[in-house]
Amino acid sequence: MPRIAGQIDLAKGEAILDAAIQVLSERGLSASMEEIARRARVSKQTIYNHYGSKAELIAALVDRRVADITAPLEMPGADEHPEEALASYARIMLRALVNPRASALMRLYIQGATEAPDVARAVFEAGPKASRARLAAFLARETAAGRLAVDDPAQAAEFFGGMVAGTYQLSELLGVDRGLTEPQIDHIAAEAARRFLRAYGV
Amino acid sequence: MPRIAGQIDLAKGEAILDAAIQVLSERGLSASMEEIARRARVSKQTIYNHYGSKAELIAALVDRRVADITAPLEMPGADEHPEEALASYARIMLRALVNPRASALMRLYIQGATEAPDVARAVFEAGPKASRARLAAFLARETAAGRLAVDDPAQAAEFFGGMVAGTYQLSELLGVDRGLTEPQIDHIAAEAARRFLRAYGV
DNA sequence: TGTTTTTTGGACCCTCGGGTCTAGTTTTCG
DNA sequence: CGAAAACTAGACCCGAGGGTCCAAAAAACA
Repeated sequence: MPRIAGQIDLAKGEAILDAAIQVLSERGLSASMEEIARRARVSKQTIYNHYGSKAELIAALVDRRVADITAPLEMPGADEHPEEALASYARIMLRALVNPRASALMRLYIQGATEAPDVARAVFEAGPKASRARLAAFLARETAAGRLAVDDPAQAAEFFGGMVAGTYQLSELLGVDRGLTEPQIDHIAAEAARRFLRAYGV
Repeated sequence: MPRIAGQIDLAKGEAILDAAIQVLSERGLSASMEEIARRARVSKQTIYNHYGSKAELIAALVDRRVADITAPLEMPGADEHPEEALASYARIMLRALVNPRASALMRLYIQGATEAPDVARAVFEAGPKASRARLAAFLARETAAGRLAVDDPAQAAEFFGGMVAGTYQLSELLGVDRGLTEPQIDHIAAEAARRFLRAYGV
């Protein structure tokens, strides 16, 4: 965030963040401030006017993008049939996770895990952990309503999350895949939901 | 690998690789050659006698460690009951993947995915991909024998792999967890195998 | 033992990149 | 319009690190 409330151009601050996210995604943590400045069509000094250092710039960037991760985690509506709710949850997850942009960011967090463990932890808790917790709560609710038979909701949630995202996400992180098409997403989501229901149905 | 067959000390080459793997795991791709030399109790020049550059050193290191990834992927024996075979497969996978050393290496590959895509691809194909392929073949065999009802073995294998490794691996990559204890591994493996059998049983 | 090769440690070169400084221009606002 | 604050372009400082060089010590080998 801009350090002073004076006449600083807020829009430039945003442009810098946008450029930073681009360049860092492409080049990793070792991206240079010069290239970020060039991409943002801004002088290097201006970056230092807005964010005091490279570390602060990255922190600001993470703060802003954590919201993007957290957003698509909304729980499936409790009124649907559990199978459809699970499939819809899976679709949301796949769309959010298995694409080049999300993977580039995730790679960034992983890269920083050693130097800035608190950042990585925050991302983990705002992302996967929160997501699984909501899913677990949903599973517990459905079990109480007699529509599912889940004895350990937390573990079941991890299983389902892993089924859906596991391999695809790893291959994306290694840069092997080119993302999934919408029909592929539909198919995986539907199939995962169907199998999960067989495994945990009443 | 050592470049000349002369009087070069082969053991030193190994010591260098060992040190390199340690330091790179801790510090990431940006680890300095000086620290590797220090850790290997060797002069920097000696490293350059054995491996021409930092890139070559890392390539040699990856070559040697790919074997370690591939090793523990042996398929469960076909004579066991499928549930026990799956549980054993899951245990092997968890032990191999969810520990600080393996995660540090995987982080390295992910970090290099942008600069050296071929390396990342090789790791992926020698590791997860080969593992899933063997599991899929096993599932197909068991289905042919009438002990399972798997219509799409490749997808089922990804589901099982994801269930077992998915979340735990991601949290390790982000440096959040401290690995799993042996009883935890047993429990997860057994439960995953049990649920998978309910989902895909005859 | 003498020759050849390797190893060592440390100085050294050079590039890259974070961060600062400056001088001049543009913007904002009273 | 005039003053204060921001912005720009680019030079600049400095530390880090890849890679090379060198003279002396240590092995290896015949």
